[in-house]
Amino acid sequence: MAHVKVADELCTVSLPAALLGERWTLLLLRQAFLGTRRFEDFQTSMDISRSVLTERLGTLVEEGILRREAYKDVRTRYEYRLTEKGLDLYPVLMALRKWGDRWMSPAEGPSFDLHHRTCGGDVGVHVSCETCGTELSARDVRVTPLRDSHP
Amino acid sequence: MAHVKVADELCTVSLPAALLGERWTLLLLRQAFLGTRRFEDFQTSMDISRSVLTERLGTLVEEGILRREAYKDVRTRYEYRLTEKGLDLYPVLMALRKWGDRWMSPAEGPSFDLHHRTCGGDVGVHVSCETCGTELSARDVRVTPLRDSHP
DNA sequence: CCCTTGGGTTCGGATTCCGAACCCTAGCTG
DNA sequence: CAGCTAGGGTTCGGAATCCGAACCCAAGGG
Repeated sequence: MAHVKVADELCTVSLPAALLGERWTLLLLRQAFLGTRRFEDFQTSMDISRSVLTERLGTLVEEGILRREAYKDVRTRYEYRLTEKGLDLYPVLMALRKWGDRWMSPAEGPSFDLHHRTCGGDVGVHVSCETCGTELSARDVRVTPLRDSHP
Repeated sequence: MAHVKVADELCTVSLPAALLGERWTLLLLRQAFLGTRRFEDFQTSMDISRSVLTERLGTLVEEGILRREAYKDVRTRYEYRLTEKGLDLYPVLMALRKWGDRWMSPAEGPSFDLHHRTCGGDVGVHVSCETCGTELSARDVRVTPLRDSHP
């Protein structure tokens, strides 16, 4: 009867969820993975208000997901680039995209394609067992609470 | 110089991102995957306000991610259960968790463990090439825009 | 000198969020 | 049968966010 109850503050799903489950953050990351780096480009490609963009970029930099870096164009400009921590979010975005492709695809299909650069194959995302290699769905996984929550 | 620009409205990342990048939605799904089904249980386990919970559950039902179902306890009650579409979000949540484990883990470690039910192995999430099987990072993937955006 | 460009900041109004209080229905309790 | 409780909500007003538009600033360029 009692369901598994886990501390919001400590769960390693809820912490990132709180960060990514903020308006614009996922879209910002999508743009970043597509190669957008400059304030102006984020702004025009996403149609986000400048003030909110400033704020979101700021929190992503604080969180160490983006890095703000000066570079010389014709004069000093700034870029926002994914850090290692940011790049490591790739599976999340890919999983999201795969789900979107399957369940929310507009009639015309996805708006861009992804392929393995060297062999041209499709990109897949899989949840699998590290030991036996079987592909896993939610039902194949046992959840073991380690600590107790909201005491 | 020009970065890849994609229509927000049509991209299969941004559509789900708009849905999941809404406060509480990811946390709600986490709870759902942990087995929470009842309004009351969602409310107490996440400490969300009842009105917002009503609304979020509503949109997830509208989107076909949850299904509202009557069942008999001692009288008629309702449960919110993941549909197939909802269950298919598992890789997203797992990817999120893996990232959280690596980058935002509290000192005490994650608050619950996941293991393959039959063999006990760890759960992994991998982005890989469907053709050659190589594990892929963002840099190994070529993006090809198919349609043009914001015309 | 004035204009443009990138990268912001400020400001007021419009939305959303949230907590607390309230509602309704069935059983159960006395 | 009066009242209490539990589940599952709805309503409401204040607080926090969001957003668009306007403004700021530095450095080239014409």
